[in-house]
Parts: sequence; structure tokens; C-alpha cells
Amino acid sequence: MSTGFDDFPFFDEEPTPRKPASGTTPRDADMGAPSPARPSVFDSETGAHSGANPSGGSLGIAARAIAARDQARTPDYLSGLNPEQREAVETLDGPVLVLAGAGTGKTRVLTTRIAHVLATGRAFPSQILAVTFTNKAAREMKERIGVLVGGAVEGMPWLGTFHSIGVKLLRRHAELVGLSSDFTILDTDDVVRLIKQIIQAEGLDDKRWPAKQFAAMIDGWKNKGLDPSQIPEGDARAFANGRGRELYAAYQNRLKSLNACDFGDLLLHPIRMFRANPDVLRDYHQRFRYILVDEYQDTNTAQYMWLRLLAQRPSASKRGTNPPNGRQGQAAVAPDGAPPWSEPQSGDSVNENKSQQINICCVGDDDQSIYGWRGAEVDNILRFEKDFPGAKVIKLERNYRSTEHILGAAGHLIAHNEGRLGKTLFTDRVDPNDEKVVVHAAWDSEEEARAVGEEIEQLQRNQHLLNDMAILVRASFQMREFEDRFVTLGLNYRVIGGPRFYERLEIRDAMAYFRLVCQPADDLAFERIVNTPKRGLGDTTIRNLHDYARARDIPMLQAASDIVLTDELKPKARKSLLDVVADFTRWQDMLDTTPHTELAEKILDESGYTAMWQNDKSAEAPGRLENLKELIRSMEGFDSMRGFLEHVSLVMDAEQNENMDAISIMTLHSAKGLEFETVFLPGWEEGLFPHQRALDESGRAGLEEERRLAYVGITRAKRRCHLWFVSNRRIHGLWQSTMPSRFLDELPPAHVEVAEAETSYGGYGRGGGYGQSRFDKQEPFQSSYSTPGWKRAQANKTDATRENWGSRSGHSVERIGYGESGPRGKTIDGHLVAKSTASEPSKFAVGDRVFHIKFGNGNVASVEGNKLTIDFDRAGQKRVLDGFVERA
DNA sequence: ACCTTCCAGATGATG
DNA sequence: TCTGGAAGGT
Repeated sequence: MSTGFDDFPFFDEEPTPRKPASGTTPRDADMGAPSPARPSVFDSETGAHSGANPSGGSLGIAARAIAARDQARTPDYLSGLNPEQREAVETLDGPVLVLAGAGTGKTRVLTTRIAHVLATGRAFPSQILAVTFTNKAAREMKERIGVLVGGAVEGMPWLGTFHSIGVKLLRRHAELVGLSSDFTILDTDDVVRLIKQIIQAEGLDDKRWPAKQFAAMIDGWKNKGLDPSQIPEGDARAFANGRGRELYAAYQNRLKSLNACDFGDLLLHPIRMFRANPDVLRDYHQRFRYILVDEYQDTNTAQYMWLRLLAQRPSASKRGTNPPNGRQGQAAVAPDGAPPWSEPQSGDSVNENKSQQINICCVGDDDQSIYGWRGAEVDNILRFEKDFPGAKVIKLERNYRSTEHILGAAGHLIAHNEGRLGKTLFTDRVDPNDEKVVVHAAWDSEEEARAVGEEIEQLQRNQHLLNDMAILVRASFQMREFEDRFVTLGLNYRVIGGPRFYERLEIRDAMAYFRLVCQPADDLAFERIVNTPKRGLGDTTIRNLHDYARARDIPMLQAASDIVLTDELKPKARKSLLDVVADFTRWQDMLDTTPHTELAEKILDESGYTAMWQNDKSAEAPGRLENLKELIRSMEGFDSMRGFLEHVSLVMDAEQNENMDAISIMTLHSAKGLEFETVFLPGWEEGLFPHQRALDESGRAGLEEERRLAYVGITRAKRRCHLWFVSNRRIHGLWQSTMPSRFLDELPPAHVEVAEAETSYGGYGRGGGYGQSRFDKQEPFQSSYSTPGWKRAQANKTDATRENWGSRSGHSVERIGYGESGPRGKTIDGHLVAKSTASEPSKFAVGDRVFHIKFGNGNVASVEGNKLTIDFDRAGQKRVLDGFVERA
């Protein structure tokens, strides 16, 4: 077997299956801790853990689990779960779908379930596959499992995002899909540039057929798991005079010759690889005993296929009874045809594993599916029981986050959706003092921002922290007005979302240098920096070079080093290019001999890139230099340049400054998974929310997704939830009069109150259809919020809420994840963020126990500013930035 | 290589 | 209405 599993010590020594015959109470022998004869991550790790064990004693988790069971007691980690959560944790056999409503302890269930699998000795850490969508979720999960099982989490190499696990699979088996294992991962920007080249090379007008649009199409196809040959005819015809399919194929070829993958390939290549190599797939079937999937409602078709392949061991009977492509009729699956479910079924390769099933557990909430536009198929979760026959579905409906009013409002709203699995959240913690959800009206968006600002200040005066408040908008253009207002008021705020650190120009340039050094075939990187800084290598030279490379089918860097030996170029260009080639050759030679941070600095200095920004007189230049320093600093946490590159392409996040008290401004989408004491939801108007385009493009499905988004918004609030709508909003520069959102009318009166204007105008707006469902009514509708009374109140309110603000000192703004081009006209830049975080004392102290996503747990050995030296339990001593570690 | 002018696009945003 | 990007001119 050539699958290269050597680094997984336990692969060849799987625990014997411990599935109890009855499926209920395990027999003693089955529950035993890993036998002493077997080398066990668990045994070696439990020692570390037991020190922290409040119940004392030196027993490992598994041993304690047994003891607990023997005494008919509950292991620590299970106590405190409610009955449903506990069922979700303890139902280990067979497929399980956990429908976890907002705030019902989803992550807790997932992490405890993993701990339970480990503690009962059912699998080793390396035999658990746990996938999330975001790095953040993966990180949180790792951290929380760490709390439960101590260092054993270090042994979980297969906990990560779909993409990071895809990379891992692909690095091992790259040759099976025609790549070499040092392939490059292209981000969206690279992809667009590459496609543009292809479009131009095909002699097409790149204005008429924008690369960006085609990139989006390809992405859509890949989300559905479609190869060029499988895309629907209509789609293929829709681009470039019917040449869509051809271009897609050309793009894939180009990727292959670049030894590169886009994000979609990180899923699709493993799928192809598994299909074409059943023996490899079988190895993974044996490895992954437990599969856990977070946010299952967000999976797209490709992810679904990927999971199916891994989760469904082929049954001894060929096709039919329990088909691996287990869908009843393909129409239900891929409406646009070309369902790629045709896994090669080698019926003969199967029998030996009858007894071992793979236990998949998907956790999600159909009511929070808000990424349909990104390819997510809610249907995956709705169909779970059909896909996985015998699946157990467990609903978590006990909410630990919000007041009854908030839950009542959200629940009533979401009940207007059809096609849900149906959950009703409830809470025990009922307090007569709880505020109802409040609906406010404003005249226009400016007044909306002003009034929200006043409410915030009022809360502040009552000792509420800004950190506990958030403004969640439907579209990012809404943020501007709030930002403007907060700058005026001197209210600290942070904007979350948007372009990220590594998407900044200077970071991408620097990364291109590093990429080219590590991966000489990376033509995109080459073209990006060959004339940056300016070296007199203009369009003509590049074109020459390009042709030369294409004609010989060699990478451009190679072509460059060849062509300088000829006299095809003008002397000036030739000299220049010669220098570039010499530089890269030298850097490549140093790759294995020079510490990578040192080399990185050398590259940036010797290439003249640093000098380029030093000589730049523009306002952003100092910030860019600062960012470059930050980049180098962040490399310290990695042991090689390659490792770092991979991290950046998949994982790197902007760090955030939690020390500052600031209100968060973000979109509803980026708020998913977060919670705040107080939530402001502005812009509840028809056309904006629900967004017109969602309605136009996806009709009822679009409306339902918008409604789910509203549901997500409301359920972010723990105690206070304030909804706003305005009568006038500027859209594309034009003032438009707007109608209150239909969602407002779908809220239950019992849990909602209408904010009165300061001068009481009582009585308006409440009658009529307020709170009634207009569910079946067709457009156009008349909202009860657009009565004359409301309008009067709004006009009135403008005066009633006149300013009483003063400017404040110490105002501070943070833009998390925004580069130099955040929403327009800001006086904020990345510089400010980098500076403020760098100058602040580290929040860590010597001796602190910390967690690093790559190196795991460790103790802080020394602190210098924001640089920490950490003794990692497994990885030894490293220097890392404090932003990369979290308190363990 | 740089500056000006023109024009399309303007929902959401993970890897 | 505004803006980022690109074409086009100098």
C-alpha cells in the first residue's frame, strides 16, 4: 500500500471494533481502555490531562469513563448536558443528524461527542474526521476539545475545514490526479488573472466576457461537482459564444500545467482520486471510524459527494439496496442534470469490512442556511434521513442564549418558511423584566444611524459595554452611515469582514516572491512580480517571454533563464531579466540552508521590493511596510517557508484587538455563530431586506433564505433586539422611498413592541394586519408600518431626538479584516490596526498555558511585546506572535 | 510611466 | 451617486 500513512502510528494498529452487539449498553470488554499492548495516544496523553482533573486521581479519561459507568455515574464531561444533548453525544452508532437551533449548544455537543468517542476507546484521535467550514470554527473546536481531553486533541490531524483536509489528502495523493505534491493553491485573485489570460489567448474580448464572471461560473460548477464534460449544455452556451465548456477545460489544463489548484479543486480532486482508486478510498474507510460535520446545512453538492464517499463504505451487495449514490432518482439531486454520482463500484473489494461501519454525525440547522447563493444546498440537510437510512435525528431546541421574546419573535417569523424540518426554540429562563423585540421607524438612513447612536449612548450610560452590542446589516453599504455617525460621536467601533490581511497588495506581492522561490513553476507569481518593482520589463518583454514559454511548454521562470542566453531580447531587458533570474536562483539555493524568516527578509530587500515602498511618498506606504514586517513576524510561527505559504493560502486571519471596548458592525452573514447582549438590525425594508435581487433571482427560495437571514439576525441577540426601518433610502445614489419589510409584519405582537416617538402619538401602526401572517398574499402588499400614523411619528421623531452628543476623546476604530480599501472614504487604514496591536502589551504572561493552531498546547516561556516564546508540548520551543495563540 | 477620463457596476463572502 | 478599474493620451 503506497498511501504514505507512516506518520500515523496508529493506522496499522486499529483498535478492535468496539461496537456493542446490542447497540445500547456496551459490555465491559468492549468498553475497555486501549489495551496496554497497544501504543496509544490516549495513554500517553491522559497523564497530562489528569493533572488538571478536578476530581483528582491519576486515571485517564477512558479509565475514569469506565469507573464512572461501573458506578452508574455520569462522566464529568457528560454531566451538565441536557437530555437531548446527551443523546446526541451518546448515540455513537449509525448516522446521526443533530438539528441544533441557534444557541442550543451545538459546538458543545460536537466537541463532547468527540471527547466521548475518545474516552470510550472507540477510536483514536487520528481516526476521527471532523470537518467545519471556517478556520475559526475549526480552531474553536480544537480548543474546546483540548479542554475536554487535554493533549489528545494534538492527535487529531483530521480536524479542519473541508479545504484544509482536502489539501492534506491531495498532498499525499497528488500524483493520482496528475499533480505533484508541492502544488500551489491559487486564490480568487490568481484565478481571475489566469482566466483573463485564457480568455485573451482564445482571442476573445475580455471586456465582453469578463474573467470575473467566468470565474464565478466555474466556481458554481465546481460547487456542484461538475467537470467540464459534465456541465449542462445551457451553461456551456451561456459564455463566450458557446465556448464555456472549452474554456473551462482550457482552464483546468492550465492549472495542471501550473501544478496548481483552485479552492474548488481541493474538494474535487480528492473526489476524483477516490473514485478512480477504490483501494485508496478503502484505506480511508478503515481509518475514519467517526465522521463529524459542522454546519451541515451549508454543504454544497461537492462537499456532499466528498462526505458520501468517505462515509459510505460500499455494501457487499452491488448497487441497489443501500446505494452509495443513495438518492432516489437523480432529478432530486442535481436538477440541472449531469449528476456525477457514478462511483466505480467494485463489488469484490468489500466484504472484509462488514462489521465496521462508519459513523457519521452531521450537525446543522436548516433555519440558518444562508449560503444558497454560494452553492450550499439546504436540501442536503432536509434529505438526510433518506440519504442515510436508519439515521437518528435529534433536535436541540432548548435555547441558552436569548429571552423568550427574542425566541418568540424569531420562531414566529421563521414559521413562515415552508420546507423546514421544524424546530421551536424555547427557554426556561423567563423574566418579566425582559424587553420585547422593539421595532423602530426612522425617516431616512441618516436618522436611523443617529437614533441607533443615541440608543447606544443610552446603554453606555447604563453601564453596558460596547463589546456587548452589534449592528447587523443586510448589505455592506449600510455600514457607512453608521461609521460616519460613530466617528462624529466618538464611539469606538470595529468593522468585521471584508478583504483580509493577505489580500492586501503588498502582502500578495511579497507572497508571490516567496511562492516563486518555493515553486518555480508558479507563472502567476512570476508575472505578478517580474516587473514589481519596476525593472523595465514591460508588456513587450513579458509577451515575448510568455510566447517563448508556451512554445516550449516550460514555466516562465525557466523560460526567462533560457531566453537571457539568446539575443531575443533587447539588451536592457535582457540584463534586467538576467538579474531577476540570478536572484531567484540564489534564493532557491538558500531555501534549505537559511532560516526562512531571514530568507524572506533577504528576498524582499534584495529584490528592491522594500525599497520600492520606502521610496513611495504616498500615505499608505508606511502602513504597507508595517504590514510587510508583520508578515515576516508571522512567519516565525512556522518551521518552513512552504508551511507558511500553505497557512496563508488557507488559514490566515486578521488578528483582532479584544482589549478595546467597541461596538461591532458587520453583515448578517458574518454574524452567524456570534451572539451579543444587544443587537441592532437596521434596514428592514422591502428591496433591501428581503433583498430585491434575492427575490428576482431565486423567487420563493430566495425569500425564504432572506427570512432565514432575518432569523439568524434576531437570534444573535441575548437580551435586546432592535429592528429598524426607514421610509427613504439612497440606493445607487438615488433617494427612494421604501416600504417596511414584510418580515416586520410576520413578527408576533405578543413579543414585539413598537417604539413610540418621544412625543406620544399612540395608537398608530398597531391595528390592521400587524402581526398577522400575510404569508399567502400576493404582492403588492400594504404593510401596517406604512400607515400615515407611522409617517407622522417618523417626522416627529426627527425633532424629538435631536442631538445631545459631544465629542469624546480616545475614539478608536478598528477594521478587522479590512485592507486599504474598506468601504469608501474612511480615514482608516490597515496601518492603524497593525500599529495599535503591535504597540500594546501582550495579554499573555510567562507561564500561561496557550494553544496554537499548528503547534498545539504549550507554556509561555517569555514575552517581548507581542512576541512570545513558547515551549510547546509537542513542537518544542518556538517564537510566535501572540495573535496566533489563544489561551488554552 | 504616469495622469486623466470614461464607464460599468453597485448583496451576501469561506476556502 | 459614487467608485474602482481600465483605456487612452501625453
